Amino acid sequence: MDKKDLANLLYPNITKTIEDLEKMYPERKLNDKAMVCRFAPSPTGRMHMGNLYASFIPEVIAKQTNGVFILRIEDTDNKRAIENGIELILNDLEHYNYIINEDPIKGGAYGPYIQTERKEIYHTVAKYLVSIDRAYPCFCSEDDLNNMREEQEKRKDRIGYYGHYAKCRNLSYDEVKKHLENGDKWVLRLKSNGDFNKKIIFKDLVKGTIELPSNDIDQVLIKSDGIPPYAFAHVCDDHFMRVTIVTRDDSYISSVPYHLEIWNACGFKPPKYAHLLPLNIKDNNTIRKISKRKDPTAAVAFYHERGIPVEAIKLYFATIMNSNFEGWYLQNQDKSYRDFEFSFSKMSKSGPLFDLEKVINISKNYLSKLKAEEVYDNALTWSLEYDKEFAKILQKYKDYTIDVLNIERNVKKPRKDFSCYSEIKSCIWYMYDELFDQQLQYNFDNIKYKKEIATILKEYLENYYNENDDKDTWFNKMKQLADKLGYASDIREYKENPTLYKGNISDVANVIRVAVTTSNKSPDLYMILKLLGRDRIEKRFSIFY
RNA sequence: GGCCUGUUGGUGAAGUGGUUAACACGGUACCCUCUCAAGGUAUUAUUCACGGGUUCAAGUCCCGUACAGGCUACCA
Repeated sequence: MDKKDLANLLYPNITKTIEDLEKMYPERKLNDKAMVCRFAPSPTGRMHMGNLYASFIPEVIAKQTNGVFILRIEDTDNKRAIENGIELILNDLEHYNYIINEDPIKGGAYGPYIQTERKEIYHTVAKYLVSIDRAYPCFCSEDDLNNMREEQEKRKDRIGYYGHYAKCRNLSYDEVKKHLENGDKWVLRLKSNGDFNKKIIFKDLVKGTIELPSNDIDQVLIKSDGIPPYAFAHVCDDHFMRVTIVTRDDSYISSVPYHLEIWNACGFKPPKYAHLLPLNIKDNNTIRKISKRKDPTAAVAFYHERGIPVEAIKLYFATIMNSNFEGWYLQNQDKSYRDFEFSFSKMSKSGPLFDLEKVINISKNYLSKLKAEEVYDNALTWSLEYDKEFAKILQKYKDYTIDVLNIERNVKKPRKDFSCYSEIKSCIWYMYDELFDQQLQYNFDNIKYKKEIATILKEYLENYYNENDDKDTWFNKMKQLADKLGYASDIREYKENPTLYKGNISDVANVIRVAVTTSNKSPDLYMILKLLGRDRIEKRFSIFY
């Protein structure tokens, strides 16, 4: 029997040939080192840190090799797809400034980029496989397959459609024709020629050399709805998109022999595989893969709301992707993570644990090194979405706010007060009258002589305060004030003879600090006073007279 | 059941046969300081899941056990 007739019987409407596809999607003209990578999520909802990390890796590799980064939507399982799934994914990727060269919206020369729109391609390859006798139609029903499975379990055989269990393997042309005329449902299966007892060896970019039993199962290439399951779609797509490195979840590793058999059957050159360990999360002392449903704190939205800088998240990803990144970055603080040479072989072979504490640490360091203007811009962007009241204030007092954010910033060891944009307000709110007047709860817990508060404030304002003093002068005056009121101006001396004094200069400074900020913790008091100016200081002091 | 993979401190981890097991986060103590944040110094695994073996020498190689994860679908 000529298999070409069978191919035509099964796919009468497919007129293109595999050669046509090769011409339509030619090899990319890139230099040898350039890698074509892709992120291929299912449109099942918003991203979480796990798939954000999974997309970071191919993006970084593509960019660093001057290659191509593709977003492809794997929606072949229509039961799980949600309506605006593509937009949600694209929005999150764009929010993180991923550089995407080809995607479903933007398009590209190797599209379509949505699997359900690539049916013709899959059918063309499928028809080819039938014509060379590497695929065949199977009319087994669900019941047939269940019975088969039960029998295999009873006999303790391996489960699957293979060997003599593959009943439809050798149906004649006429038998097939009869089934089709009956309107029987069918799937297309691979005609495997593998031997389970033989091993195949392949090299994974992350895990190294792996040895697995060959595939001998006639797996499904095209489902009865005409859409391929993952494996076949992956081969067709990654071949005709000319992907050179397939990054995907580690769980696919045991089906590599099957995938390689398809690649070979099609006559395609397989890509390099990099199987990535999923990001884990710790939950009640158990470690498990991040789950969209169970881990709201892993959702990308959670980090948006908190205003964790996207750069900090990416620095964190870089840190867990290659452990030698962190040391490099410490030495090259002025450079971008893009300048670091990432490699798959440096990736962890056991799943990394998502560590929020570390993210916060990275974020604090990152924010402390940012220019005040940048902090201002980003904080404003964040506030416009999540705190409109604060956004108004930021807009009203732009230059002033930048001055406030600049306190102890452009120095060798800048402050690290906040780890995200949502924390800024709680660090500087008292610098704005609108917010200060709303909430007057003073914390005098550490003040020694509460009766003297008014005295200290009055004395300071009347006899020591001068708006134009520089920092040294200001501090000397603080010392004088302390001396005059019976507090030690030298802390060391106070520690030696605590009984001789009411307290020390820090007690005096703190009275002023609390009066002006309500808190006994603040950045440099001199700068705060300077930025507030005489009128506002007077007003805030006057509450205590 | 079968087949893979992994298991190093409170945490993330480096380590591919050879002196006292990097580094970072976190913790603790002290120092500095007008408070805080930072910073500085010190400290934080006699030991690499467990049991055997190979070797002059093992976290590193081999075997077994335990635990964890994955695959074994017309899910990805």
